[in-house]
Amino acid sequence: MFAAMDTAPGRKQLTHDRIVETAAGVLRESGFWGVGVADVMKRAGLTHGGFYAHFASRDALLCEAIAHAGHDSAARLAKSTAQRQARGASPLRALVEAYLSDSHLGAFTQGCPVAALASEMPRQSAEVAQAAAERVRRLVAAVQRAMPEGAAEQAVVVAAQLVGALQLARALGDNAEGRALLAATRRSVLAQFDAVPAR
Amino acid sequence: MFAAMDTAPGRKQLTHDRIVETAAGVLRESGFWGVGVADVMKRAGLTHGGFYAHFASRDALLCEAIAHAGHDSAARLAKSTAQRQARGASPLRALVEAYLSDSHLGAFTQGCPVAALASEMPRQSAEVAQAAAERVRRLVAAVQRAMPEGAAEQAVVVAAQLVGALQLARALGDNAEGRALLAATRRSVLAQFDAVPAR
DNA sequence: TGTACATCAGTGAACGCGCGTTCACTGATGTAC
DNA sequence: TGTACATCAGTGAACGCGCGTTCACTGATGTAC
Repeated sequence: MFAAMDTAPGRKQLTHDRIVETAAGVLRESGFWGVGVADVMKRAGLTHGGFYAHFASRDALLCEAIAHAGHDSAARLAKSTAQRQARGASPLRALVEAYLSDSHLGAFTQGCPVAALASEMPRQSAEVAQAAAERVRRLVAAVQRAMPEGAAEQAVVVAAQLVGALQLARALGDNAEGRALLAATRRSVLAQFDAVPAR
Repeated sequence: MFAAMDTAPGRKQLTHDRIVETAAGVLRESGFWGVGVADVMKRAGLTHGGFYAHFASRDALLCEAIAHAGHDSAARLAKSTAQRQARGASPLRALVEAYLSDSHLGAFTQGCPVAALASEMPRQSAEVAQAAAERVRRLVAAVQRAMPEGAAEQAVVVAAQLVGALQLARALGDNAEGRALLAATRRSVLAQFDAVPAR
C-alpha cells in the first residue's frame, strides 16, 4: 500500500503520455482549434470514449499538450544549439541560427509552440492561457541564458524578434520570400548583440 | 443601362459593407475560427439566411474582412503617428510608440490584424492565407516608410519585432508583465534605429 | 499451481449542440404604361 | 396620377455534419486464498 511509486510507469500512464505527445504535435500543426478529442485519440491508436478516463476535459489536455510541446521544442533547440556552439558559434549566434533556421520555417509539428500559437493564446480559457504564458516565460529565460554579458535584460526583446520573424516568415510562406525575412532577421539580431564578444 | 456606376452605393452595397466591417472586428477579437456566419449576420442586424446573397462562402467573407481590418488599422495607426510627429517625434519613433502603446495591448477589435492573427495565417485556406500575407507585406511597407535614411532594408526586421512584442505581451496579459515587455521593446528598437537622425 | 473474483483500461453507441450552407418564400422597391 | 407587374434584398426553416461529453459495457490484468 505504501509501496514506492517512483518506479516504472504503468500501462495507463504510458497511454496517457502517448495521448499528450500526439496532442502536442497536432496542437503545433493545427492550432488550439485544430485539436479534436476524437482525432487525437484516433491518432494515438485509441477510441474517443476512453478520453475522459485520462483528462477532466479537452482544456485539461490542451494544458498538458502545450507544456509537453514546450519541453520537446526546448530540448530540440538545446541540441541544435549545442552542435553549433561545438563548431565555434557564440551561445547567442547558435540560438538565433537554430531558431531562425530554414528548417524551423516548415517544421510546425516539432517547432516552438510559442511561434505556432502566440496570437491564439489570449483567446483561450484561463487555465490554457496561463499554461501558454508560462511557455512564453520559459522561452524568454532560454534566450536570456544565451545573451552576452550585460545584455540579459534585452532577452525579452530578442525573444519577441525571434517569434515575430518566424511567424511573419511562415505567413509569407515556406519560399524565397519567407526565407529572406528569416535571413534578414538573423543578420540584424547578430549585428546588434553578437558584436559584444561572448564569454 | 449604361448609367454611371461610380455614384452613391445602393442599399445592398451598404449592407455588404456593414457585414464586412462587423466581421473585421470579430476577426481581430476572436480569430479566424471565431468568425461565425450566423453570429456576424446577427451583429450586423440581419438573419443568417441572407449571407450567401453577399458572399460566395465564409472564406470569401474572411478575405474581405482581413483586408478591411488592415485598412482600418493602418488608418488609425497613421492618425496616431501623425499626432506624435506633430509633437516632434521622428517618423520611426512615432510609429513604434503608437504600435507598441499600452492601449494597443488591449485593443484587439481595432488593432493590427497581423498581430491578432499571425500564427493562424498559415493554417487558412489558400485564398485566405494569400489575403493575410498581403497584410504582412503592407505592414512591412508602412514600417519602411518610417525608417530613417539608409535603413530601409531593415523594415522587415522592425516589423517582426513590433508584431512579436505585441503578441508576447498579449500572451502575458494586459498587466504589468505585458506592459513591461512593450516598454523594453520600445526602448530597444529606438536605441537601435532612432540614433540615426531622421530627416 | 489453480480457481474465483475484483479491479480497471479501453470500447462504441448515443446525447445535445452549433456550424456552414441551401432554398422556398415574403414584402418592399422600382419600372412600364 | 394611378394601377399592374417584375425585380430584388432579406427571412426563417431545414439539411447534414462534426464536435465535446456521457455511460453502460467488455475483456484483460492482477490479487486472494
